[in-house]
Amino acid sequence: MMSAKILIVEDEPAIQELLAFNITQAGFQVLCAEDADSAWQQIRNQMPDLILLDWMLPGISGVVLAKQLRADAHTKDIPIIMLTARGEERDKVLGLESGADDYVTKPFSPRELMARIRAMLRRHAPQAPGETVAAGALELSPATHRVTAKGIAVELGPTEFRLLHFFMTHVERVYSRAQLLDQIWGTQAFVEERTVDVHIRRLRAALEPVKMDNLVQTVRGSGYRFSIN
Amino acid sequence: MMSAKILIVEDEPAIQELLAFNITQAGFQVLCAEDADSAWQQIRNQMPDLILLDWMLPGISGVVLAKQLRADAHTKDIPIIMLTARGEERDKVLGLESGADDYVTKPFSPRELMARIRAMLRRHAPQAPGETVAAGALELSPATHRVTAKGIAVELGPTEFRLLHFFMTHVERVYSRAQLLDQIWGTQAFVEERTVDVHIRRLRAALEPVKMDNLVQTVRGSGYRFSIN
DNA sequence: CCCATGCTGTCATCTTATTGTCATCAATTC
DNA sequence: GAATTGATGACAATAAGATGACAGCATGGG
Repeated sequence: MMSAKILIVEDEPAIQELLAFNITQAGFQVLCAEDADSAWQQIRNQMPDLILLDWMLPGISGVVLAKQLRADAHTKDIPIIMLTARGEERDKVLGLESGADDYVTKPFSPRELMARIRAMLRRHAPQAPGETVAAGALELSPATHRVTAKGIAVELGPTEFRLLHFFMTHVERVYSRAQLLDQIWGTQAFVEERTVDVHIRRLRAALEPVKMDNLVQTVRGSGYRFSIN
Repeated sequence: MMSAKILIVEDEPAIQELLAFNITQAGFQVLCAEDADSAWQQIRNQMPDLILLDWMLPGISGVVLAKQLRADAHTKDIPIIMLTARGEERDKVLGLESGADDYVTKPFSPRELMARIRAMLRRHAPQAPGETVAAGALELSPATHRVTAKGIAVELGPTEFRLLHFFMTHVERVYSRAQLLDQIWGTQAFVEERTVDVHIRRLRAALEPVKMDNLVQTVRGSGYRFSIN
């Protein structure tokens, strides 16, 4: 999964650093801002996936910023976690009413904060499972993560599954190894092009028992193609 | 008909007792909580059919709790009756907007309260409290909170029970740990994803004596799947 | 009220499936 | 038949899941 970008809006350097450290540690990308203005700037440039917002900010307060964020069509769907100093009920209510999706009271435990961040992100990014795709007698269902050929189960590793899924949704077209790397492994992966060969072979091997290995075709000098012929 | 479970969320012991007495008297099951946290706990364990919610609560207020309840897929259909101290219209509106289905102002007459509760339950009755579900030789009955395999009782803890129930009602589909956390633990719980593994193991261990542990399948890289194969 | 018991969530550790890379072999191309 | 280009089998590193242990709580009896 592509790591999410998290914007920290916090004026106190010490806390900002603490947050940044923990969040980076957890494998997320971190953006920082000390006030509402720089927050907006960051948002325009980077469009974070989640915002950690300090309740008290110099100038425009966190609550106001949250309201602004909610009012803007571009940002109204970004989940906001409010950081409040006191655990006062009034604050909590206001925080939630102001558009924050969750709040954490300082001092907070890194564990809890990270858990809340993850929960928020997970809820907010409903993965589209995708429809069952078919090619000839081959069927692949992302929802159940199963592949069958003429009703017989086909065993695939994760990478081969993704590879076949891509092929079945992009039939008849030739893809170079580089293109396949981008599509299946993602653009940031640093993997040898030859590795594609190996996975192609593994996919073929998995399709061999049901005599469908010939669907994965080599186009010499160009790459590979999936075809129902 | 199975008597309904009613959760009372009220911090004042005197009122809580009064409510509990009346409601028990009327033949319902009573659950109690003094604040939002213990309310959530009760809900996770017992899933009430109706919630009586005090407007003013220490910590997270009743309004906020109501909103949270509405936001969670598991609880969003549970009818909520809000208890407000003052009869102010503003409060009432807010209470209703916050997701409450009805409100009663304190001091209230037990007669009136019970009438409203019954009306609410009656209106909301068509909600299937959970039919007995079966998968192969496995049977799970939410009503009796029992699980049997080929007639042999299967011992499960509360979490494993909910997990199995979810699986049995969502057969064949793969769920990521994150999705299972949302579905079984609720969206507000902050729990490690690895914890899912442990409960999966416990569920398998419980199903092992009846040789049905293989129904809970691991889909490497994706999550888990329940399947009758 | 206190203790026994059971349930939970978390860790640290162990196991195993999957991955990426090579070296080598086979085929095509010119 | 030399030079490319792809196929394959082996292998070590890695990542992901399974498992056992454990401490904190909650629950329910006594």
